[in-house]
Amino acid sequence: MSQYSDEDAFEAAAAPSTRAQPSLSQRATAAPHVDYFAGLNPAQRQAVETLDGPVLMLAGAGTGKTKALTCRIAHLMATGRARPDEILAVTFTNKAAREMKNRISGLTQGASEGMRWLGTFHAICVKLLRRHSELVGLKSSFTILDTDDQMRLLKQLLRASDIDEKRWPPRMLAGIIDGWKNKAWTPAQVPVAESSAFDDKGVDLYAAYQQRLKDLNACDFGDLLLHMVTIFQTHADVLATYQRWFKYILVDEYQDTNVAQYLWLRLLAQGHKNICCVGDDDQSIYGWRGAEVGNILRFEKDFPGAHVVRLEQNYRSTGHILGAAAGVIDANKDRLGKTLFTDGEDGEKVRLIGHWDGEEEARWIGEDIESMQRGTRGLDAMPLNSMAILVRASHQMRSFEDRFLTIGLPYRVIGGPRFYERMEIRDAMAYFRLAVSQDDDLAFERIVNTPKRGLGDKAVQTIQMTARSNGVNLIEGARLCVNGGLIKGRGGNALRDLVQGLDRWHGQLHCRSNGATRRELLDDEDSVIDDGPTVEVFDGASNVNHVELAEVILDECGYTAHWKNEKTPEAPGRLENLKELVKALENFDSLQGFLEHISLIMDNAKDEEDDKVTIMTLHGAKGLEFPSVYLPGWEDGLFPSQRSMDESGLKGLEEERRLAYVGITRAEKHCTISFTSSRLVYGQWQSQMPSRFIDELPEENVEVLTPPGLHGGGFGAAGMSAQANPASEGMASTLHEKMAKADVYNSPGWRRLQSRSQQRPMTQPKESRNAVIDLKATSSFTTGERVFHHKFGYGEVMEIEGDKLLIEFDKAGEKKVVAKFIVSADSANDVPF
DNA sequence: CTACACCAGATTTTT
DNA sequence: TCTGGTGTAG
Repeated sequence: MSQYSDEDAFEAAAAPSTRAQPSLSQRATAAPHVDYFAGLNPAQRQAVETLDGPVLMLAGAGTGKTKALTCRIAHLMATGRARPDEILAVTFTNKAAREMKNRISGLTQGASEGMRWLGTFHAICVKLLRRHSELVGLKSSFTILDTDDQMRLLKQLLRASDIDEKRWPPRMLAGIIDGWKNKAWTPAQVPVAESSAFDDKGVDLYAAYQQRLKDLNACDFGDLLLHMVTIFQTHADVLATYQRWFKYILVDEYQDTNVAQYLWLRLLAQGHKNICCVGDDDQSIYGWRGAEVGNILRFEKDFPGAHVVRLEQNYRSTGHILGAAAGVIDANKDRLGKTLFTDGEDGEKVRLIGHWDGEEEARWIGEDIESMQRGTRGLDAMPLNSMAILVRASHQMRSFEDRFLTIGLPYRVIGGPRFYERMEIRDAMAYFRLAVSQDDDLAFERIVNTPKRGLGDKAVQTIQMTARSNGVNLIEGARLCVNGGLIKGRGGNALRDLVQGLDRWHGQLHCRSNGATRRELLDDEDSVIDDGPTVEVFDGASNVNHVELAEVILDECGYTAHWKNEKTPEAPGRLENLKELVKALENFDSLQGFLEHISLIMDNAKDEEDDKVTIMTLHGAKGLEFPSVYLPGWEDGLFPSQRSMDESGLKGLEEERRLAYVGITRAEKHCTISFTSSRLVYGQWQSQMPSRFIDELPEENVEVLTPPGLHGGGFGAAGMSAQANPASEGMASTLHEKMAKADVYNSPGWRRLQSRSQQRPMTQPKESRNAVIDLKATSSFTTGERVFHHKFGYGEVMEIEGDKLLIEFDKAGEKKVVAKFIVSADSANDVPF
């Protein structure tokens, strides 16, 4: 594709939106200070109005940077500086991109629809790369590998090179290669200093891997950026096109950019230098995956004369919360230094409490959440939606899930495996990929024996050998094997059926497309369609249902049946997911279109409307805010994580500290930090020391709920005092001092705890409080009945106690669970599909 | 080729 | 403790 046609395509694409433009600029001329300026403080306003030249917006937590950013975009459009599609706006997450789009839409009466270049780095790069892929030796129909495929490929390479997989695990190689890609190094560009990586074979393996990807017409996540940077660096004409096209560039979360992203941005901005980067060095928490805080620090060097705007007025948190956060982050060196302030109230102090163990911590938080929800403590009742538990590592979530399940407190876990990363989704997608392109060998490898068809390693190897020696794809190879009698018997029959099925689905798909070639389809999509739900590409023909075809494929290949027959606890959920996948297909007009976008946009945007407590990692919480935030697990080794400190020393510690800062600044009104003295790690009890970050919390902003000497307090403080506390010996002296100084016995918190612990002494069995018998809610289950629980799996009802059921789970053991979380085992299998 | 049993390593964080 | 990978028996 020549540069010329590029421009044509761009002009063509731009045409529709020019129509909308005059009305916008009229509005701007008629009323210079359009409504969206209202409510901006001077700094924000400066950030919005300084349109030309480089701008660095240093925006502290909760200072309204998204507001400034979206207003700036609206302003660009309203003043006619750029059409919506001439603005490049980059975010890190799809969620952020969505939110920005919505907010701009609100400001501009829908003009954001034309913003075709608002998205994540990766999403935008895919779009660009589909256009120019031939410049790096790929067809524009290239597939994007998920980590699973990537790992399988690397394993093959390692096996071929005769490397001990024990000593040199594929994961490690993947990490190294990823790191190089983040630095924008092609195999040839990896510096000599790195040549010892992975037993001296790293670079060679990297080269081999890239070659293999090219053969497969595929690329991984890192390649999306790497390839684009390479293209920009080696094809001045292409770069120039885009430099001209993107009149204004905006970057969110700039502190999280890695070198490749930085180069990409710098190349694009080089011409006009109309680039506005928004970031907060104090919130840089992705150093471990290649983010360079240095990018934000060197901005002014790269773009001399850059306007630097600081947003320091915080609109989110109370004074005490800001004070606590500031105390922690102050311990970091090398900050650009911002001082957040608020006009609001001091509010409630940050609460600090120690517990005996994780179970008690979860119990305490659960009860506190319930009381907040009821509105005790003389405070207004708060919905569960307004509360969040933010943990360092996802395995910490479990104790909360267990506890909340037991007491019937609705919660929602954010994070975990992404939807499209789940096994069943990837399996299904592999079938779809093969229907679209028979050349997708990785997909074939994935599903030859899924569901089980009696085709083991030997059969697969035979197919691979045959394919290779005949220079054909694996499907052809399999066909040859069957016809040539190389694979016989049960497996041979199954393989023949599979190949026939694949042919059939392939044929059905391509006649559905009304004769349109893949090429035409791509061109259409690229120039007209942005992403997601969209216009029909083909007149009339398209809705003859790729959705139906997808269902047919999953049925005919036996995959649906496979999960229906499977009696494991996860099976119903997997069927459910497959149903969701098929439903998601409805939003696209072809399987191709779906596959091209899916790996990038299929995140779990789930039930936000239900009133539930949110449980998520600190990383996942960046950019969010909650009226009430719980920060459990503040113990040295867990938070700050030992691993970060071992691997990255002081830098690692500082990043952990920024994580703590991010955590605290998520809170609007209430923030509760807790730690335990013993914790179960890898099934072993470990005594814990309170996090060093706790010592950095300024005393005046903290209310200590744990009495001195009773580290491991909470409800059972009195009962616990007799027990030896392994951690108290080594507990940081400052913490001791703090606790001694705090007049805890007169604090509202302590009195509250006292009165509550009297109501429910620790000596009682922990379930006592929950054994409230509610006759009205008596469940419809009978003892001995087989039941299913979405987390614990299948089990048998042992006892019924009001709406609580004691269940002996096959896998999870005996648990007491609220009836509403339970379904009968029969109905669990009845998932319609 | 599957099914089961045993052992080792893992537990940050994710586009 | 849990998972995933390898090895062995049927």
